[in-house]
Amino acid sequence: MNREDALSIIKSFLLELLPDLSEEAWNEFAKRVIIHKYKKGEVVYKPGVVCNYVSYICSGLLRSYFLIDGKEVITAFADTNSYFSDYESFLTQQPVRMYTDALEDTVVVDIDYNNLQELYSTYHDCEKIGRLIAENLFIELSNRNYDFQFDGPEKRYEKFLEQCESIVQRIPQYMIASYIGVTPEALSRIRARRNNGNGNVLVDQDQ
Amino acid sequence: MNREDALSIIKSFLLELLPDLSEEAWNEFAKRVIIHKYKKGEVVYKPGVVCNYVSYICSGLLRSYFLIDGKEVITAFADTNSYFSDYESFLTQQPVRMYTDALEDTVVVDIDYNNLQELYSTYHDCEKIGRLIAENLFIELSNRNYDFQFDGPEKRYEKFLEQCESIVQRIPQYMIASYIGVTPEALSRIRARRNNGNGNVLVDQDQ
DNA sequence: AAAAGTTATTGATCTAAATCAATAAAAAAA
DNA sequence: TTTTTTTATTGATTTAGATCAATAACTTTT
Repeated sequence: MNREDALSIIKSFLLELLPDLSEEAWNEFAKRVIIHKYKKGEVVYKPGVVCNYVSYICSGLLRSYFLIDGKEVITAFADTNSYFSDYESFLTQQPVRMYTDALEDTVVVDIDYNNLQELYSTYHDCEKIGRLIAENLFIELSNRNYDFQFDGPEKRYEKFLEQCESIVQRIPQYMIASYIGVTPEALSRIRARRNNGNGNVLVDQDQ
Repeated sequence: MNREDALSIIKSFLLELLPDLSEEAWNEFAKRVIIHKYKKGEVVYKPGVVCNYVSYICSGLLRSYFLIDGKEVITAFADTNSYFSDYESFLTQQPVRMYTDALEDTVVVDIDYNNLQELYSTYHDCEKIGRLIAENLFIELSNRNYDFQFDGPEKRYEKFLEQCESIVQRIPQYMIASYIGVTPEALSRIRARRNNGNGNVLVDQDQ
């Protein structure tokens, strides 16, 4: 993945958000981004540092989690072809509270805080994209909230299977458990129950 | 509360977000807002309708809640001098899923969706305010999320008392319970425990 | 292929909060 | 004031999921 290719992917992403994005705004944006690569397992952010970037993930998979008395509580996966940031830290310029690391070798394209603020102020188009992204993040978070308040663990698991189809096969089950807010044991039981419901697994042994 | 007064309150609010807000953008904004009054108990939004406004609450108190098999689950209070919207519905222009009603007689200043989009496109300053508001809402929601995942009910109650001091005295306790995600019985017990901790309530009866 | 290290399953027990039920206290209406 | 309605407390029971513990199934390394 070279810079050309990465930029072209991001450009189509931005054009989807804002079809009439001006060439000038795009060019200024493109000038300022930098490419960053992480090996599988590498830490991207850890508590104490400020998240200074919004990233577009060109390839790979990131995940964020809280470490609460020795236990990981995963709050987000960020897959290829989506953007990622510890947005709370980025916006407030306060230290992150979560770890973020790479679950696979990952290539991202970053824009840093100062450059982005400059683009926001200079180009109405960039400002608009910033608004649209913040709005989308808000909606996503609202939905996740809703799931946690009103869907039981089973339903959250079902939804995860549907909505994160492309991630399911790439991560161990205990990470899914963490993300949907249950212990690995509980998820295992949910799966056992599911398999009794439909006749997939239990079959007569003899004759 | 007349239009003049209301607008002046909103103007200072917006200037706090964006100190160099242009007079022109402000004037165009001011032209387009409308004032709306609700009696105590009046329904502002109910499931099925689209939320077409972002409101600034000049006086009064609103609250939003889901109705889940006959039970209210409160997700937000919006007090005097803050803005309010069923933002998910507003942004997506899809029907709201929550009820919103007035807990007190309330006066709000509304801007509607189409007018706001127009302002966004025409005035970079408006766009910027829109971004900042979306970002703030995201941060607020992140924090509420964090509280629900990592703070127990006791701590959520403590935080509510601190952070919503001005609301506490104005609403019944069962609404606080609902907002912090427990039953009224559970909150009553939390309070009983608190009162044993410090020696405020239990005193010797005779002599 | 064997060994070591992960990850997943299954069972037994524990626990925080929900639910159910009754009463008490406070507020509003008569 | 008395009555009625709303709100809060307290106790008993239930329950979903956590925790603890052991084993089994996979993976990876050697």
